[in-house]
Amino acid sequence: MARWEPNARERLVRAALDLFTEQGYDATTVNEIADRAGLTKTTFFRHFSDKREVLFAGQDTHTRLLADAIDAAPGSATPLEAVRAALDALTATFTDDRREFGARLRPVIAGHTELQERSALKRAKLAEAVTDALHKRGVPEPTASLAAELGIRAYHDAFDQWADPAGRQTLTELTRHVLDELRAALAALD
Amino acid sequence: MARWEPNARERLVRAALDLFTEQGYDATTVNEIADRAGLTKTTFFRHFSDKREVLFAGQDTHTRLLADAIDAAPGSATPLEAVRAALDALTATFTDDRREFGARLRPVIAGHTELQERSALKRAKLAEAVTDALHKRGVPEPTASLAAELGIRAYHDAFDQWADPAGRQTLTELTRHVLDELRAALAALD
DNA sequence: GAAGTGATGTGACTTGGTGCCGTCACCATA
DNA sequence: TATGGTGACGGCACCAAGTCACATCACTTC
Repeated sequence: MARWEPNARERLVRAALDLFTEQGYDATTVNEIADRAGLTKTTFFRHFSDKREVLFAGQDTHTRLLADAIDAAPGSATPLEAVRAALDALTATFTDDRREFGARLRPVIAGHTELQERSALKRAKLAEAVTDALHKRGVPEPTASLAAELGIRAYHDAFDQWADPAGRQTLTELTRHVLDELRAALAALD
Repeated sequence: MARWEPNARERLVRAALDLFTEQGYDATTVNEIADRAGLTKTTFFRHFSDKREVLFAGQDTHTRLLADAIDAAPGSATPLEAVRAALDALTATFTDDRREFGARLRPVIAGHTELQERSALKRAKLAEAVTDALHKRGVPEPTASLAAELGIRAYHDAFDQWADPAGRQTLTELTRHVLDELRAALAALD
């Protein structure tokens, strides 16, 4: 018989999101989250660097995914084509169960500045990773970072639509579509 | 005789930046900052919502400045022209004494994730304000937010150069130059 | 001169976050 | 079977950020 139930990390995430939606983010203490997961505060902080991170963990995986995909893009690909390929690789990992998670996550983040800060930085780091990967392909500045920021923005805008339970499109489809729209608008910008 | 010395807020900012550069951000407590400014912790939190904000206060002024300048731009101006005018108005307020402040601020922020988070959100809020102001002029999405983000990025990039004591150009000049470079790179993006 | 206003001080409190140490299951190896 | 190591967790004490209710005192105004 096991001493501990498995999947401590996942249980903590579930407990946190549940409590946040039930009582609000501020009204929920780390002790409560750990309690509901059958763990203690110490263990919580062993899995997540702080209270906010329980909602954002996993973005490091996205960073690697994007960078690897850009590395793997054919040498003939233009910067934006490489970014598009990377977004395809990233968004392909978002299955429908994660969709509900995103839908519940969004309002929590929207209601708390501290969470928006974390989100803003994670987004910037994502763009930074893509930029670096493009640099390795020889793409110069500021082309690399512009392409990267455009791509990450498309991904974020698309994610917001995807998290809305009304739509039925894939995150990949949505992202591609948003990216096309952004490119068109850019071309018409002066 | 006055009971309190004037400029409490400014004294707190100076004390904070001094202590941060002397001992580091983490090693400095809010009590120390308040002590050096001849005040107490409670008073500190009356002026700044949290410890980080002492380094970012004043950005709300920038928000208004940008929005007002965009409102004041001639109706015939294109989105990017309006943004350019707003950046001119904003950067004109950065005199040379603020330059040293920026130079000392940068390394502190660069060394601490929590400060980068605050910075990232402030930047996003700035872009949001410009976007909203463009909307009021009838500029549609995503043109408005693209122009806004491009402008704010130019401002940030230029600020980084400006904070470097080596250069002698005005922040306004630098910002205009960076914005031109970004536009050129965008045009060549695929 | 009395009352109001606004900026500050005092001190107690909650909670996020850290650090050290103990506990117990599991595994490897002899 | 015995022994020792490792990894995941609990317990506890502690610090500092941030909140709150209440007191204080200069300055203003009528």
